[in-house]
Amino acid sequence: MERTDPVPGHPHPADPVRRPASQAGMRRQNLALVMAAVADAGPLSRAAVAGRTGLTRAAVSSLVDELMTAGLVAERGPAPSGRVGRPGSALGPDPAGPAGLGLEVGVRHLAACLVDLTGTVRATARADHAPQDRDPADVLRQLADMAQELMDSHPSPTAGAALAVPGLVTPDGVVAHAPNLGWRQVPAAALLAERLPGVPLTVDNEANLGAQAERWLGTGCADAVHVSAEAGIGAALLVGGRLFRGVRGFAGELGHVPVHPDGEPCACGSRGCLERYAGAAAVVRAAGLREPAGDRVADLARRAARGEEPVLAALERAGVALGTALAGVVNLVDPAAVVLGGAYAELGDWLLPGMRREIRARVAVRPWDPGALTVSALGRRGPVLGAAMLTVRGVIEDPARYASAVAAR
Amino acid sequence: MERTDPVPGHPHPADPVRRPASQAGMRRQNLALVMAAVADAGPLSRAAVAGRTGLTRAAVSSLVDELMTAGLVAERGPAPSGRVGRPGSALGPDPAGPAGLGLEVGVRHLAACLVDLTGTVRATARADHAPQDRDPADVLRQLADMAQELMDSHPSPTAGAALAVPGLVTPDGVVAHAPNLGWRQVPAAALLAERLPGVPLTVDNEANLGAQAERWLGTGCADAVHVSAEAGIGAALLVGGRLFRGVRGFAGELGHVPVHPDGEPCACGSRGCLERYAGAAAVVRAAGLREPAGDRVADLARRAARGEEPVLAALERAGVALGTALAGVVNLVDPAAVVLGGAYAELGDWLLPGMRREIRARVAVRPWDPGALTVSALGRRGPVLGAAMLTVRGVIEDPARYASAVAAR
DNA sequence: CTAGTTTGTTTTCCGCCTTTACGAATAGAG
DNA sequence: CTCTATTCGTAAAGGCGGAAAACAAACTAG
Repeated sequence: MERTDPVPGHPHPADPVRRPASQAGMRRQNLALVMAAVADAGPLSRAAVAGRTGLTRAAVSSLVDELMTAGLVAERGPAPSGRVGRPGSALGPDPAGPAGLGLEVGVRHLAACLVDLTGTVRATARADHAPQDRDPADVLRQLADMAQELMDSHPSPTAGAALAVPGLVTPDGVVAHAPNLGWRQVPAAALLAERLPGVPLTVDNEANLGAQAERWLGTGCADAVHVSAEAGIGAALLVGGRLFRGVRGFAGELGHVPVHPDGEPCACGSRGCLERYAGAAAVVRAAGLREPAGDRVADLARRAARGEEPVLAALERAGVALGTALAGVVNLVDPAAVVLGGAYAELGDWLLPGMRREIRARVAVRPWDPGALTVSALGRRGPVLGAAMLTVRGVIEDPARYASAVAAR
Repeated sequence: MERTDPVPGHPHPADPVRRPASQAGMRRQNLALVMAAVADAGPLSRAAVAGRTGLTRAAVSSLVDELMTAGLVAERGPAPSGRVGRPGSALGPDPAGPAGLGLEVGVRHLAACLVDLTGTVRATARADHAPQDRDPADVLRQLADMAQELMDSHPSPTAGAALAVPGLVTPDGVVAHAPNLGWRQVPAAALLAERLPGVPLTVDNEANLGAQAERWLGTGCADAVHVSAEAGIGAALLVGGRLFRGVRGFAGELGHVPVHPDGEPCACGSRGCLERYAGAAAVVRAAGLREPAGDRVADLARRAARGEEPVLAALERAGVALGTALAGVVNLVDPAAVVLGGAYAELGDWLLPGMRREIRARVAVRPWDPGALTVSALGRRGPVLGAAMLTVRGVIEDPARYASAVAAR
């Protein structure tokens, strides 16, 4: 068997450096180091950056100069430290610097938002829609128009955009299959790029982006399993702060992990898959309800809050099934946190007890902190925010690339 | 939740560079680049190394000089290429360079071996023993004596040693628990280091080392799940060529992944864990046999080869259980290969069919190549070889560290 | 034997970080 | 208020490492 090459566009998680180290690369890396320090550790003087990164003050000065002329870092005037000595001038990510555009095609809505380098949401837009009745190209046209309006109303440049979609996306930005949208083989990246010229565009699964949002704006945990249900059930794996996609990009398919090997048949042809017990459709069915006209999860939450017995029982059962599957996951990847995200976060009150019980019982051989299982702080807004943050983090983690891209124009 | 720091001694799989890039680091990295090219791509001229790595010929010359004076690379005389032009002189890892020492405490044997920089096994030693009846310190003394003899009979220096143990090992080299040896809290690293002065020592789980041996000497696959059963059932996860250990180093605990949530009670307090269906002890019991005096797995293989019906049925059942658990793993981490290693490799003929069937049925939503499930080529020798290769690869992947360690003496 | 080609080394140059030194700006002591 | 100690940012010199270009060496082809 040959050495497995990473999927293009989806860099391998533990990509070893296989190219020569040059001074250019050294500079690039140190620019990133300084940029990350300034962005992550709040306002910092040059001397503080030097202390934190291990670089000398002289080197930091030079690097900061370059970042300032690139419009990525801004001086916020002198910062009275209270201590003896000349005060340093506080540096921070430039709020007028490049922003990231987040886009989302949801099952019942479109959303867009702009996030600046400081991680602040600067503008949002939202629209309801019913994608099943419309041509995908038409939907994306509308979304592009919303985005254009946002960008027009915002002074700073847009460094890039990302689109969150509830479905399987290939590395080249084609939505292979999004059952809840009724999309198949939709070249979303190409269609959007047409109407958003000059803006680098990425398309990814909504769960993946939601998981990264959680890391960047939520708990900040770098090694987590982010469970996102509703359509399929996906588990985005965060390893050392990076998304783990597997060799072909199919990692995290939790929906068809077997929980009752001889149980109910699943649409996939097998039996007893998690989806049959914890998927939104399965829960609705188990609760004896008809498919609601509106939002399935919201409907379940409403009924559960009202105390409807069959709904409570169905959610309990779903929680236990989720817990069983997640026990396997925890045994296998030993994460620091397990987060219930996406729409299912709203059902946390009823799902978590069963999940916690199961995981605790089945991870007995290793220490397991029940507090490691939590509900997403971002919930449904995770994917759009993550999409916007994706380009923001891209700029922060490789400012040289952004600077040279700007210089090329 | 704070950013999770990696366990000391067990580096985080996706460790981002958090320190400044310096010219020293640059040199270090390029030395490693050249060393890896020379070691992995066979005999290569300087010009070929330059072409392969992207460095200039001049830079390669300088780097190779340094590696040669460090005794890591050797010239093998002119290599007539047959093509026009001056022939290059072939470079290879120096066979007289530092060797790696592999050590193993097995359930019924001790083993040691020396592997040189080319990956060739230069010497081996083996002894039977019954660890249950002996003091761990005594066992390790004997092993150290075997190792010393090996090193004395071998001219080249030993760069380091690694010990493979069938149990849970903490990052500081303490065997926390090895049920099959009857060991608990044995400070193996300290005990061995006492008798092997001057040799850097690592201790790790046998399955982890076996999995890496498979990558370095076997299939070469960089993204694999290496299943190793017998005592507990462990799955070593290889991600991008690196071992994935999880946040606290507990990743890969396959034995307690639930396969029949309401099934037979397990020693861990839960129910239906994989170990209850596919562990060697469970198979022996299911086959209606008594615990054999000798090797459990070898006994099963013998009986299965003879066609004993109950044994065949028990193995079939174990294969199905393994397949169910691995289907979950494949769905979750999307590996390029699944390898059945360790002692269980000898049962492959009877386990694989059931495993293959289950995985195929339960990974239906994604493409899955049945050929990706294989039996280890190294089998029981994997752990020792992996242990020896660990230091060899350490030297190849960071030759500067070895060179400076030698210079310090 | 000559022309052409490839290899390995030497030389020059450039970029980047470090070291060292210096002016600037503050707090605290007298 | 002045002086000193301290810290910050910058500037100049130095060292190191790779890139580019040039050159000698060794081989094939005619």
